[in-house]
Amino acid sequence: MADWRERKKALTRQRLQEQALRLFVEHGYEATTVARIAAAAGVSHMTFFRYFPTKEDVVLSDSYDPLLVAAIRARPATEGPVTRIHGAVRDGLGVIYAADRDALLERVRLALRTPALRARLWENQFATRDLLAEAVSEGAPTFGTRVLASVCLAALTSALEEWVADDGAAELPDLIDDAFRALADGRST
Amino acid sequence: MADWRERKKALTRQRLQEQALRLFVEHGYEATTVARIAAAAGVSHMTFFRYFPTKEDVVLSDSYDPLLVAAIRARPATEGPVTRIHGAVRDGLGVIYAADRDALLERVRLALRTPALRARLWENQFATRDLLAEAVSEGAPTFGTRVLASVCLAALTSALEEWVADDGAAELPDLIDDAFRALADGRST
DNA sequence: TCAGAAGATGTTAGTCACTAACATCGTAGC
DNA sequence: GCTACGATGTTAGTGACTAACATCTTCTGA
Repeated sequence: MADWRERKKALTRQRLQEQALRLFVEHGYEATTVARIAAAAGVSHMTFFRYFPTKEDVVLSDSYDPLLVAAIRARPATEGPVTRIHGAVRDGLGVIYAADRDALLERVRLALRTPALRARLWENQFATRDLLAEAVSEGAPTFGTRVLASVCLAALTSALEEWVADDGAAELPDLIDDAFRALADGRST
Repeated sequence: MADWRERKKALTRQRLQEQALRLFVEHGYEATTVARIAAAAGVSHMTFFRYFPTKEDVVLSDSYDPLLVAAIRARPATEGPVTRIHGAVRDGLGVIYAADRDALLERVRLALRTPALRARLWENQFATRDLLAEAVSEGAPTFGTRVLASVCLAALTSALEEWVADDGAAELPDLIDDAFRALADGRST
């Protein structure tokens, strides 16, 4: 049974992530050392780094990217790139949003308010953008497609910022629609 | 004469920056320690940190932001936000480009190819975006304005990436125009 | 069933970015 | 010349992250 190993590893990973999130929210990101997270999860600090390459990854290792790509592929190719990405983002995030609104808000808030995490988040967008560009273009993405993918992610990020700015008072899907509407309306301005 | 002091400080700062850039290009960013940069500039490693708060800042402490804001203000307010930002970016960067093309290419290449620097660059865009949003909107910027400012910066960044991707073969101002054209053409597609 | 392979974890000792406290030393003004 | 000040150096830390090696558990094959 290699399953036993896998399950135990998954549990350790989850425990590390939970304790990290808890301590970050409780004492702040910078004030929480990796050693302390590891201790709270009952492992040594070396084990932490075997599960997460950096302290940042314990917050940012989501895997929404494949979900997004799938959501794009599910949309009719007759739509333009922006519309497709808009729809995919709204639907894809909508699922997570409906299931886990509070957890999502907490994580996004932490990520957007901690400089070190915010920097890494942007860095991640780099990779996400390439995936999006490839997903909306059959074959090799052009410069124009990459620009549009970047631009859509910028709009999405603005929506997320707005969401945490007033502490989740508004509905995220609405903000996403607002952001893409602003993008479309700004066309000839 | 407090001038003497100021001049000496400016020289030290410049020497640190020059040596840092040289060593980064020569041996890579990660492989170059702050201590080594300081030694090359003839100061102790503590002095380095008195001039630059982090190792990243020695590369990224440009001050193009005020220049950009001024360029926006110089444009007629009758233009829409995107057009204004586009023009300002092209003109503002055009000046630096004409004066120092090679140095700019080297710095942008280093910044976009080093993960740590790339992350910080994105983080800087955060601040730039707020300045842009404020500059194009008389008074408090709206959500829509912030979205457009983000989006313009995303387009600009794509142009810079494309520029370094083929090692500066194309002309940066042309790429910027291309990026904004892609933005305008694809916005509602 | 038992010996050893394989994989996960702990321990220890390091490197490097960055900080704080204090000493030093040259210059500036009296 | 004496003193106050500003820039610099020194030293001793902290904390993220790495590498080398020991240990312990689980799985495998005779």
